[in-house]
Amino acid sequence: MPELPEVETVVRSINQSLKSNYIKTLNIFNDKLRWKIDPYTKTIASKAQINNIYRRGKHIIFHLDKGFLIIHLGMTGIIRYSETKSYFSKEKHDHYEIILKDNSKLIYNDVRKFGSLHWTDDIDKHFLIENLGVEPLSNDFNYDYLKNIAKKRDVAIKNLIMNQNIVVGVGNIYASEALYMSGIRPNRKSKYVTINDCKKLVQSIKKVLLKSIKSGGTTLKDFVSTDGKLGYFKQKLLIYNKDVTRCGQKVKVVKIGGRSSFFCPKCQK
DNA sequence: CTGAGATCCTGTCTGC
DNA sequence: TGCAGACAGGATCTCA
Repeated sequence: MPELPEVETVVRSINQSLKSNYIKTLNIFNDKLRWKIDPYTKTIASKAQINNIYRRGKHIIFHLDKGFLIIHLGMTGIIRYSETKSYFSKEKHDHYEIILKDNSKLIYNDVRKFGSLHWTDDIDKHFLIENLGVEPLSNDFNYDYLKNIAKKRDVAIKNLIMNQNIVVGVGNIYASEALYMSGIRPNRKSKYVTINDCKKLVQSIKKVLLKSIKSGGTTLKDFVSTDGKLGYFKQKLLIYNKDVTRCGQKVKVVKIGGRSSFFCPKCQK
C-alpha cells in the first residue's frame, strides 16, 4: 500500500502528538508479521521516551531514548492513533498497540502481515536500513546519480526506480506516474534512458511525491491516515489504474517484474 | 555480482 | 450463489 507520501503523511501526523511522549507499554497481539517480532522489543520499548519520529524510505522510525523502533507497513499496514485510550475497539488484524503515558494509543493493523516491527540500537547498521538508496527528495537524487546507475544495469527503468537500494520510497503507483510524466515507457531498458530523460524522470519523481504529500497520500483501497482520513491524491493520478489518458489514448497495461504497469502508448517511448 | 520468479498472507473481484 | 483464479500501494529469498 504505502509508498513514500503515505508513510510521510503518517509520520507527520503521529510525530506531532507523540514527540517527547513516554511509552507506557507495547502490547503484541500477534508477532507473526513479515518477520517474527522479537519479544525483547516489548521489554525495551516499554517505559522508553520518544525523542522523535521520522521516515527513512518507506520505514517509520521511532527514535527513542534507548535505540530505535522500525515500523514497515508492507502492503496493507495501517496505523490508527487516538488521544484517548478507549476510543478504538480492537479490530480484526490488529497486531500490536503502543500505549502512551498520557493514555493515548497507537494501533498497528495489517491484513496481509507483510509489515514488520523491529528494535535496534544502531539504526545505520540495521539490515533493513543499511543498504537503502538515496532519498528521492534530497539533492543526492539527481540525474547524474540516476544515469550512472542506469547505464550499468540491464533492467526495465521502472524496476530500477522501484529498487529501494537505489532510490527509496518509490513504489508501483508513483513509478508509473513519474514515467508517464517523463514520457518514458516503463519497460524501456534503463541503459537506453538518455541523460535528458534521466533529468525529466528525476524531476517527475520529486514532483509527484511532493504533490502527493500535499494531498495526504493516495487512497486506492487500504490507505487511511492515522486519524481515519483518506488521502485524496487518487483523484490526481494520471495513469495508474486509469482507462484513458488525458490525451484520449487507451491506457496500456503490462506486467513488469510481476507488477501491473500502466502507460500511454502514444506519449511514452 | 545481476536478474527473474516464487513466496509470504488475506480479501476482493471477475468470470464461468 | 458457489467456486476457482487473478490480483492488490512490498520486498526478500532462491536459483540460474
